[in-house]
Amino acid sequence: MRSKREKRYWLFKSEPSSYSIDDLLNDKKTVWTGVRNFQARNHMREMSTGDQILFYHSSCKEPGVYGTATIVTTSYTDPSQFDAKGEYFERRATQENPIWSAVDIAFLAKLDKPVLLSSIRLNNKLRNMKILEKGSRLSITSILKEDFLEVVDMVS
DNA sequence: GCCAACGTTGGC
DNA sequence: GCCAACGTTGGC
Repeated sequence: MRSKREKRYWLFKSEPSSYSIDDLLNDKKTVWTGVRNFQARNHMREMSTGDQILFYHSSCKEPGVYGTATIVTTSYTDPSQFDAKGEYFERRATQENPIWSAVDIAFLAKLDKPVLLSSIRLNNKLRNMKILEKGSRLSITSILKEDFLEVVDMVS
């Protein structure tokens, strides 16, 4: 069912050593669990099917955008918060009152070459991207459609 | 490995 | 409700 709402655009950070664009390419689809930041969680709750994602690699040798993905579910309760043995366990969460959310994302494309943070920084059109803000740590940020298109266009 | 910046926690 | 202390993030 197509939503009437305008498509939104997001940037997802991931450390490639834990989950990379190649992992997403292999999996085709994955559940984005383990987000433990309220701002990022609230962003997930605003997402809907068809929203577009820039897939960003952080904490690595060459941080930057490596691919694209799309949202394939609306947000739902992140099951990892109930796993007492897991690293994402949340003691305050109950089935009746869960705290954290997850979404499913699907692979769209791997960029022919990454658009590195260093070149994003040099592109004046992208100066408003939150990824450029000093001390920016938010793992999911909202971006403009123009930013999404511009980054993808920088590959060629 | 360093360290600045940030979000969260918990004592008061 | 404040805020210091702490742990984490992430670029360099």
